[in-house]
Amino acid sequence: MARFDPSAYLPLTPAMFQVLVALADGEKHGYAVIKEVSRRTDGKVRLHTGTLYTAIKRFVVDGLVAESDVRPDPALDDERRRYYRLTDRGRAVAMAEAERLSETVAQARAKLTLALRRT
Amino acid sequence: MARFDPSAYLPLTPAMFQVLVALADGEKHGYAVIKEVSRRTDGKVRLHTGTLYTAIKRFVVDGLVAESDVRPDPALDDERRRYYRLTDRGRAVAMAEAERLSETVAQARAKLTLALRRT
DNA sequence: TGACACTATGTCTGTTGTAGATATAGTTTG
DNA sequence: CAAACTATATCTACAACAGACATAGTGTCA
Repeated sequence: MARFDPSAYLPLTPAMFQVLVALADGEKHGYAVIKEVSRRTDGKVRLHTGTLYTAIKRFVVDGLVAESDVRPDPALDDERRRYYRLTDRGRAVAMAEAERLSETVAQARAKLTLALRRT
Repeated sequence: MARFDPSAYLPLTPAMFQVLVALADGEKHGYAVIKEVSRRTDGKVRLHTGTLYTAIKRFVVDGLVAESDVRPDPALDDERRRYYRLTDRGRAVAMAEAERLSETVAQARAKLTLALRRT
């Protein structure tokens, strides 16, 4: 198989990136992703259902996310839920995007700081 | 005057952010912004003219960028150019966005690393 | 000197991603 | 038992952006 190049998938939109990050520490169902992102960003980033379910559908097609058939303990489960997990590809893409953003921030800080020194 | 809150202007779109960052270390004309961003990102980020001139127009209206009437040495100038500089507001917004992105990256790395440790 | 690439600003159109609304329905809690 | 919450999903409208188009001046080099 041709080696998959995560950088070819970049840049991710901010919303897409948040979805992958939400799934990074364990599989979740859609609604849980929305809540996790909202909680983690203090309500600043609110994924809407239209955005979320459309994004997940695309990620599954592209092989970055896979639907899981493992159901948790029925006592904690909800039949309506559909669980998703990050694939190796999805993880690689998320990491590459994090690095890319990190570089952008470093450049921005350097330029903004440079200007301050000149004042 | 009511104190301006940069965070109310966030998040910036990636393209908008790049425009402000490009102007951070000194005033430039539009075409120079396009070239600077392309050069700084190794050609990965290419602002198109539609994006750039629309963004600058909005920034001027919103007071984040101002058109400069200072012309450089005629020998280095080109009459067609229109020079723009970052205002204090624009600088504050760019800095706030950099901090916001930095926080996003930190969270992403934490979650992606957490998952690796579990393996 | 004529062609071609590059510089420079700007508008327009089509595509894409996202917000927000709507739909549907099961679950929890007071 | 009503109201709020959970959960998935689709649809429409809008905003940002890519890319094309328009226009024109500048530099290069054969």
